[in-house]
Amino acid sequence: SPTGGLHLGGVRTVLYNYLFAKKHGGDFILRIEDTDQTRYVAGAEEYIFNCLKWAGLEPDESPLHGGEYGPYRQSERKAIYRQYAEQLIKDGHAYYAFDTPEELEKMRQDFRTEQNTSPQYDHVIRMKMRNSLTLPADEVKRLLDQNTRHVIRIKLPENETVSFTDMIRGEVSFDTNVVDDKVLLKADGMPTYHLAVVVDDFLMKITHAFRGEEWLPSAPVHILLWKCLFGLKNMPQWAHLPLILGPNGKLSKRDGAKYGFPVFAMNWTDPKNEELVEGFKEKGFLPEAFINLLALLGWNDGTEQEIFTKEELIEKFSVERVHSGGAKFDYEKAKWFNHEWIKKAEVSGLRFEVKRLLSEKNIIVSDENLLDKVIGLVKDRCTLLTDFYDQSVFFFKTPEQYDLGAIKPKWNEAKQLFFAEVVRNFELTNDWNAHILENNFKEIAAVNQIKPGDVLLPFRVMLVGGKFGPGVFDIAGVVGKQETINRISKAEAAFNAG
RNA sequence: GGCCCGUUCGUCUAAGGGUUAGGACACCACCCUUUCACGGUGGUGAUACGAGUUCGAAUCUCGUACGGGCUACCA
Repeated sequence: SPTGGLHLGGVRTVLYNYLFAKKHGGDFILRIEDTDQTRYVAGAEEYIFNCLKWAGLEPDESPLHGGEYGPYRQSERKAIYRQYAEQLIKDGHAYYAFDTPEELEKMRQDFRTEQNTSPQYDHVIRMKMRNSLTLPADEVKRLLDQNTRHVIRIKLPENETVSFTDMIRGEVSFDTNVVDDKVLLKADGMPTYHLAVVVDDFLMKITHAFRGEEWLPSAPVHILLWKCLFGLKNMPQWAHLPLILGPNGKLSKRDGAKYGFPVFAMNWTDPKNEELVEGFKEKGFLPEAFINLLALLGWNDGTEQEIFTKEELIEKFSVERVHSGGAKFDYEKAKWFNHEWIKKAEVSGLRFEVKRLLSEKNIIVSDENLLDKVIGLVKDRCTLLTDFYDQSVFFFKTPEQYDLGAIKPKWNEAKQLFFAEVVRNFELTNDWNAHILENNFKEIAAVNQIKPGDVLLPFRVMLVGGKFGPGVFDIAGVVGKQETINRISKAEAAFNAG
């Protein structure tokens, strides 16, 4: 539905659908439900498609790249839905309703009681409204001939139990008396989701349908429609997925920014208020991690394995093992998944993204070899891709500021002399590599009767600016002879100052 | 209000009648260590409540409580 960003629940629904389809050799279709023109957002189709592409869940058929069951945009299928709706009326399963919005509102007021706080257009109420069941036939014909605004509603049978087997929750049943006569075709000629989903599923030969649990209450309408239109054969198997919850209840798209973590797959700008909400991609998540964490939110394979590649997920996924209760989204765990995937990633797989992230901060890396070395050294300490900047900026830029608090209290003449000697030694070192530097450094310390531990921290701060990062000699090795010497001199000046 | 779905550590979950109720995230401690991480070891911590069935219940049944969803010419 192109009415907003593609959020966690949406991607997970698609993911489970995708995994199931791929596992059983089926195709998987992206349909666009743009039946409500007032909510339709231009550009959302491309947005959704791009999100799925990023996540590696590209559909086999979609409005954007075709397929044999198109069109896939419901606004382009209006005539089809009208035809099925008329068929239902002919067979006595639906009727025309001419009630205006005001009349409906009045009905809701008039029939409101303490027992029934929101009266529905049901088998009792429909006989008190203006529709083709209550109006004389010639009056109905006259209204239709005059193009009076009307909708088509399903006529729900009385005293029946509709039951079906959900792939996740098993047998679910509903009493038709408590389900209302849902609108199938709106006054503007567009279908509602109820009609569209049934007709599209049939025409597109859908075998298995995955959707959120919020659709469960309207499942009986869809079952009934399918039965009336196509008989009970070939009805898709339904899987109603549990909801993904936020910190205090439902995970809402609106509050996306307030949670302190993304809710959309990719950056989404709400056209209504132009507010940009950051997505998982831009936050620094790897698509592999995103897929992995979503898959495990409500499903597991019964073993203790938690890290799965997409291929493993396809092989091991089973709807029966999907949990039926809602799951609260835990951002800390989500970050853990991403960290695991970054650690697991090949340097070559990270190269492009890291290079892009650095260039956004005006660090242009032309030496791919150097970049690879840096990525290899720091990737274990990055939870999000965006952490690569802080973790590696000092490889490319001389520190501007130092964590003086960690140095100054213990900074003395002995250490100054020590570093002066280190500089002299480094200047004479031709084979510049981490091992040799470390040996030389420790030898000088021994000669000067200084514990290596006492000068390693200052050396680190000289090179990095702070108390973090990979091994100091690895850093010196990568940064190079001249730069290392420069950094020592520059930092000493700062340490001595004040 | 009505209908539907759900309920195991704080969070995600395992255990399809018999386990000291397992794992992961987070948290804490220790080890490793030149920093920060990684890694390793250990720890705190849960079957919502009440009945019933059974030799035996987290597991089956019923009730209660709590949570969520739906109750639009939205999806």
